[in-house]
Amino acid sequence: MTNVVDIFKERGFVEQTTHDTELYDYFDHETVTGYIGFDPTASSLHIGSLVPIMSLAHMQRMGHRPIALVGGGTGLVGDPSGKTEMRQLLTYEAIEENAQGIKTQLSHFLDFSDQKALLLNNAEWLTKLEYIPFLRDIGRYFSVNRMIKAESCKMRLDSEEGLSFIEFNYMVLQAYDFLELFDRHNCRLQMGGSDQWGNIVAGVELIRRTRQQTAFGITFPLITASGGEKMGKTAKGAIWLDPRRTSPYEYYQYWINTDDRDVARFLALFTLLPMDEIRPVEQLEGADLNSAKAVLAFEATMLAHGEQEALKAFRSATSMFGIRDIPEKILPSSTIPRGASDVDDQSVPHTDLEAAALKAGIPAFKLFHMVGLTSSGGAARRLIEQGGAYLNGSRIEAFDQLVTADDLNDQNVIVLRSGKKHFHQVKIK
RNA sequence: GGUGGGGUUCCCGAGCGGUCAAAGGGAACAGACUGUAAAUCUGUCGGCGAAGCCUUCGGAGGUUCGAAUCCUCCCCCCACCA
Repeated sequence: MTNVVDIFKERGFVEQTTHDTELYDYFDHETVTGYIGFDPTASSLHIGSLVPIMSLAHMQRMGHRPIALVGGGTGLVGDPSGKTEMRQLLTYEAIEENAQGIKTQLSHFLDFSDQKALLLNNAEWLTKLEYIPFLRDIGRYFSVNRMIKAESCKMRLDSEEGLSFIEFNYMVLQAYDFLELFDRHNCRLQMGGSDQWGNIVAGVELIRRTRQQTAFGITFPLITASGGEKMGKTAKGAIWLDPRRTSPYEYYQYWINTDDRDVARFLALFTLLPMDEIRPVEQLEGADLNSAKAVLAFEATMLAHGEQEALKAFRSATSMFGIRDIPEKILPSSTIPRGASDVDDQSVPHTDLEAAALKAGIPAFKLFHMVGLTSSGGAARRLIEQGGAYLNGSRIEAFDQLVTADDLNDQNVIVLRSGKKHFHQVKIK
């Protein structure tokens, strides 16, 4: 089984494809160049972009050439697909800056050396377009009747907000991107989220009409967690790939909190572990299933932040939540530490405090707020009053209980905890 | 440009002169139960060392003892008409 289409299918990447059998042949007989567009709407990608990223990684592993296209040009327009409201228009500078951040992150997943993968920015060609020539050369191939019927437009046409003309053009521009990549790099495949179907098909058709050539499209299913709605959303917002926005520790914690029902599916989507090993995970229960979650968290963290950070996150989890012995038989290909392993709390969130401040003593609720474990002093009071606040493992009884230097443990650290899983360390400068 | 309907706390959405820090739902957080899971039940859910006070209902003024609620102007959104 080496055909990428098979890999995609068995790992759950495929929602829809344009030409099933031809696509299969294409991957069988040629080195495929395929692309995915990434919106530069923020300076970092988040977990929501992981499926596209992983698909490119798989392509590359199988010897094909992925193109990550940063939408520096289309970002200036704003894609209405799947959006209930119009996106805020970004400035040119902001988009350029965001594109840089995205590039850095993608390079963790893809090898851009020797043109083995390409990172392009469609601003390169889109911003140079001239209106009248574009309308004559490209616009003539688009039927407004069809565009209006596209699901991506429909939603907005039916909504209160409506659809602005600039957004209506988005599909045409994305189709043009595909054509441009076809011409420049012989790129015949575009992938994207299921909301991109209309845009992708538009490109496939544009290539057929203007170049009499076949191009392909694959869409990914929208990945939802079994419990909640969208993936990657937490109280604090999105889970980012940028370690400055979401630390590797938090990133690891996000994955380890995966719903039982999602573990096998997420292993297939978000790690590179072999499917033969992932399939048995479906049968696991209890402690073994939790071990599988640890592997998922470890592997996912490793992909995004490297092995060192993954190890630190793993060891920190061990030091806070207790030793977890990962059986050899579970996901054996993973490099996660098994058996007795080091404990290291370095990457647990921490705050440095002046020795003097602690000498005087700090009321517990103030400390919780100060350290960011609660969003306000009042919230900290409530937390403590409800019995959800812990100091070095024991429940704090009074909201104004003084935390002092006496509470430092033998490592000169005070461990605060909110609820079951939010730890924070206070250290002395 | 005309007419009508809107903008409420993280989100949806009630409220239409005092009893409103603002119903209800969702999200979120905590407790119990567990496995750093799910489901369920309970509690909490603007800020303040908590008494009371302060800041919030698109923005700015005004009426009133008292305004999310009434008036004026402005901004934004939507629908229909032009």
